[in-house]
Amino acid sequence: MGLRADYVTRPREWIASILAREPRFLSAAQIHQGLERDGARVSLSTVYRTLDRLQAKGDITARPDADGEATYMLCEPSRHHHHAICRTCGRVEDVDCAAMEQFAESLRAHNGFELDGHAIEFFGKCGACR
Amino acid sequence: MGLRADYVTRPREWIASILAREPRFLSAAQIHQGLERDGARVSLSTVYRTLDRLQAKGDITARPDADGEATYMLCEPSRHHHHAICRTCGRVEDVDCAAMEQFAESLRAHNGFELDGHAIEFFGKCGACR
DNA sequence: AGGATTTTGCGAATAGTTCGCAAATGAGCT
DNA sequence: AGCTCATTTGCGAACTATTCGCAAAATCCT
Repeated sequence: MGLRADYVTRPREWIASILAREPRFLSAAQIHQGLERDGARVSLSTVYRTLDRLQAKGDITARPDADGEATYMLCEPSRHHHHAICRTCGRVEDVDCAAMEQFAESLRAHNGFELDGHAIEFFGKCGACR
Repeated sequence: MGLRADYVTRPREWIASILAREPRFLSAAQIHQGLERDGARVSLSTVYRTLDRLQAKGDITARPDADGEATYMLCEPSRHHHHAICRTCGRVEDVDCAAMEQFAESLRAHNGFELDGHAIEFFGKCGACR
């Protein structure tokens, strides 16, 4: 009786290679377009399924973009860190947690990133729910 | 020739009153359910249109939830601040920007909020785009 | 190569959101 | 209050992102 196997397939390799070379969050549709540009015919369903799989494995991070569309990037969520996202090209730089306090200076010094905005959300339990 | 008018209608009052009493992000569907519970019959389309209007006026803030569904809360985005969101009930506490450096302590002291996670995104221009 | 199992592609189904248009409502005037 | 006209509403259809079922194709293993 088989423990579920894990086949290596061309669609999976192709999708992984797209993600590996794009340091930005991409939607399933964008990945699909990238595949077509490379001459790799893969169905959109397979793109979605592969992304789900990669996310379950912890290899990629997903987040809804401003319009609510799901986007994905190669990035291990296990190593806790934050993102600096370029408003122009979408390129993502990882930001170390320890840099939080002097983040603006640190960002410019280490990443050449000119900060002009940020979005922060805190999670936990409010007074009423503790 | 008319400058566009701005009617006060019952649907709009009802929707505003739902938002006014809920300190959490609600989806259009949740607002619609709240209206029905109050015995206010309003179409979902009107809920969406009213939310768009309120957002354009700067009265509410919208953000996609984890599943990409749009959610809305009465909150002026013009006064820059952050949010502490209860993982249990969804209640949102506003967090002043100045509190950033000592945010965890400040949160507990001022809001009784036990911090257990956060999501931060920085926006700006990366080295390549400047 | 052969057989068991997984994965893929396709098209249909689903869910959230938007749109067009006729009917209803609100504002302003008399 | 009644009249007129612009705005708003409700409905259902359209659209988009995402998921699902199932037969056909690919992968793995011996």
